[in-house]
Amino acid sequence: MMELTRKGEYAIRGIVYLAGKPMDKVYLLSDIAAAVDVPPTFLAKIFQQFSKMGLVKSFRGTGGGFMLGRAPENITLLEVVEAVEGPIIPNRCVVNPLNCERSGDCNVHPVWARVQGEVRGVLEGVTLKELASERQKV
Amino acid sequence: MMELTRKGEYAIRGIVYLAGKPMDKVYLLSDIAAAVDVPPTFLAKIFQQFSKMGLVKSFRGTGGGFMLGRAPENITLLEVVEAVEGPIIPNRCVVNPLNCERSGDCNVHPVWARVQGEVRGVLEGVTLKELASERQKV
DNA sequence: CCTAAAAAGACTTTATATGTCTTTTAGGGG
DNA sequence: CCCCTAAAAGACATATAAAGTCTTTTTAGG
Repeated sequence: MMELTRKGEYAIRGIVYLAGKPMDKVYLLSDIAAAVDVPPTFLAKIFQQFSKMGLVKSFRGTGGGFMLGRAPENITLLEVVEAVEGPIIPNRCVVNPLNCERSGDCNVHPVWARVQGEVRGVLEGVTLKELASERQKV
Repeated sequence: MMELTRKGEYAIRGIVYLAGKPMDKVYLLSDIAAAVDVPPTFLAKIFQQFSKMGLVKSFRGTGGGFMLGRAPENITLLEVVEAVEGPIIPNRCVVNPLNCERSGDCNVHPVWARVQGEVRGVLEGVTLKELASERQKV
């Protein structure tokens, strides 16, 4: 349960790779895909989503490619995950209490809201800079 | 992302309903299913899993049905969810670091471990008794 | 205008979720 | 012992989502 999809996994690998590179250069999608071992066509879709969210900048044509949209220390893991997986929602009823049948007496609702908060909190506290750094205390 | 499946939702509804009833009686699956508005055949599967985990006791034949396996205050939401959804695993690599390619320098790993811990912590802190109670502070 | 590379969208395949149906097993009562 | 009730077990069916591919279009450089 609560498992990150492969898409999410790939997304993290790809953007962390970028975050570990000099920021003012452009990198070919095909090179990134090869480096992090992800199907290039699939990674293309993922980076398109990143691009829409401003997490990366894209350049077409000759000499084109991708670069990080912001400094790695200003991009959180939460943003990366939500960019490709959508918002973190443990339960429908967290979004819209009306989906909660008998929402009036549903004691489970606040629990899911708490779960959501905790998860977002953890992911929000981690930046790409930390993830891309050589090695750090575990 | 991280969404509870309908199975999990149904499971909670079903067992919380049981938890709200006098404990020393037996309840027909068909009645429970009707009360919580879940397809009876599906709820049957769910309760079979509960039964294997000892969360409920089942009785066959005439006068048979289900009752809670333990007192509601001794069953946590975590147990219920994991009984039907399996363990809470934000990422494969949390289970087995060997699945982590380049696990040596993977800084994401500990983050997922932390997420897992937080989620389990929240769910473990909630009992069926609380969930079944008439009304409580939100 | 030719080539490189991303963008966009249709399409395919595979896996998982969501259920249903049928048969078997266990228990109670006449 | 037979019959009825109800859960257990497992095969089966369908729907949805994940995972991945392919083709065409757009943009930029030389």
